[in-house]
Formats: sequence, structure tokens, C-alpha cells
Amino acid sequence: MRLAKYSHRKLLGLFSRDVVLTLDSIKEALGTTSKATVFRKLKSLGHRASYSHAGKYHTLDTLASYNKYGIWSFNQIYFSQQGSLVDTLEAIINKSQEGYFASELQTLVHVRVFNALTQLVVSGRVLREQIAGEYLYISKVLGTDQLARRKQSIMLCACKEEKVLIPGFGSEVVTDCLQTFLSILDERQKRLYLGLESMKLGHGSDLRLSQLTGINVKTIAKGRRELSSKNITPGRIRKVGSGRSSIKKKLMW
DNA sequence: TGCCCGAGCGACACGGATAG
DNA sequence: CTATCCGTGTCGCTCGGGCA
Repeated sequence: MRLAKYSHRKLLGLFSRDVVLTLDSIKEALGTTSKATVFRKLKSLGHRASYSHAGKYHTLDTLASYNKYGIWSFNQIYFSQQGSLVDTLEAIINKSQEGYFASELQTLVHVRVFNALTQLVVSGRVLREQIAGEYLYISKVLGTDQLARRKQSIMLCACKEEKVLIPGFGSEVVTDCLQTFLSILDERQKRLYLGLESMKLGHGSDLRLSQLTGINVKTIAKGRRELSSKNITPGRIRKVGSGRSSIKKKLMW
């Protein structure tokens, strides 16, 4: 019987010091140049590779604290109980009540999802249906129910004769409340609030919120940028009715 | 004979570019 | 803004050699 050259104890000691490690740092600590050796040791300890950063980072399952989606983050490095990004997305979609849009999934997993979603669709592991110009990703088994529930909860509003879909603003009641709430805010507060909502909703939300509220997309984007930069200038609040006359009015002359 | 180790290669994620 | 393609870099598995 041959004794193992690289001990498990050494590896556990490493993880007790640093919760997340790179392959190179493990190699160096163990004193090996072989990836295979490191992976064999990691595997026997129940290790987890990050699905972000191309799997560059490693941790142990016993050290991770997963959320309801089976995701754990450490310093912007993301790990999943499912392992890969593809498997993670499949599990999230299968468990969802009403499917997910790509932008929603991206917000959940914090990495680009399109390649992985395409892979899932092409391989037939999940289905997708186009709604209002965006794909809704749904389960193979529960897809019909998920789609029906999503259609129920979305609000289709006529704005320039386009259908607008806002996740999270799914009913007329919520939209009414939103309009009422906005009406009591000054222009800067409106801009910052919609900027925050846009950040929460993810990619493409500036335009959708603009269509829902009637506030210019550039104003919402400005609010978002102000929040991101943490540079909120006091500025001047204009009185209602002030500012440049609308082009429409001018054309009527 | 059984286990450990390393080279090689396929799979996967990332990010830039581009079309609609 | 979203969807798609594609090149690049890295991971992680398989297979075969070497050692006790």
C-alpha cells in the first residue's frame, strides 16, 4: 500500500484560514504542480468550484451558506449547490412559479446567463416562450402552468401602442399605487427612486419603467448612475409647469 | 495488485463584436 | 437593449505510467 504524498489535513488547514482559494494557491500550498492532484483532493473533501469567474475559485460545501436559490456569494465570487451555471439556472427555472426572463435570472445569479440559457434550450432541458419581445424561460414539465401564471401576473399597458412588461409591477393596483407615490415626490426623488427600481430589475428596466411611468428613459438612467456613483447632487428643483414648452405645443402654432 | 500522480483533451464560462 | 456568434482561457475528467 502506498501512502498519499499530499495530505487532506493540509488542505483543510488551508480552507480554515481562507474560505475561498484559487487552484494556484492550493497547488502552491500542497507543493504540487498538477491540477489533477488538487482536484482529487478537493473532490474527496466535498469541494465546490465557483460558477462565476470561470470556476476559478474553490471552497468546501461545509463552509458555504446557500440561499433559497442554492447560491452563496463570497466577495463577489458565486458558488452554487448545483455546481455549474447551467445546472443552477435549470434548477431555478424548474422550481419557479412563473418562469424567469433572462434579465431576472441574471439578477439572481450575478453573471451573464445568455450562453447558458441557450445551451439549456438547445439541449431541450428547458423551454422558452416569447412575451413582449423577451424570452420567458420555463420548465419542461411545469412550463404550461408557469407561462399561464406569468401571463396572469404581468401588466400589459398601451404606451405608443407597444406592450410593456415590468416584472414586479404585475397588477394595475400596484401601478396605480406607483403613480400615486411618484406624484408626491419631487423630480430628484422620482429620478432616484426609479433609478433604484431600475437597478433592482436589471438590464432593460430603464426603458420599461420609462414606458410605465412616462418619465424619460434618460432621466431614469441618470438616477441610476447617481446612485451607483454615490454622488447625489442637491441641485435645484423646478416648479411644476416650468421648463421648455413641449415640441407638440410648438408644432400646433 | 492497488493506489497515487501527471499529461492531455473536452467542456465550460467569459467577454468582445455585431445584427436586429 | 437583447440575442447571437465566436475566440480565448481555465477547469476538471480520463487514462495510463510509476511506485510500494
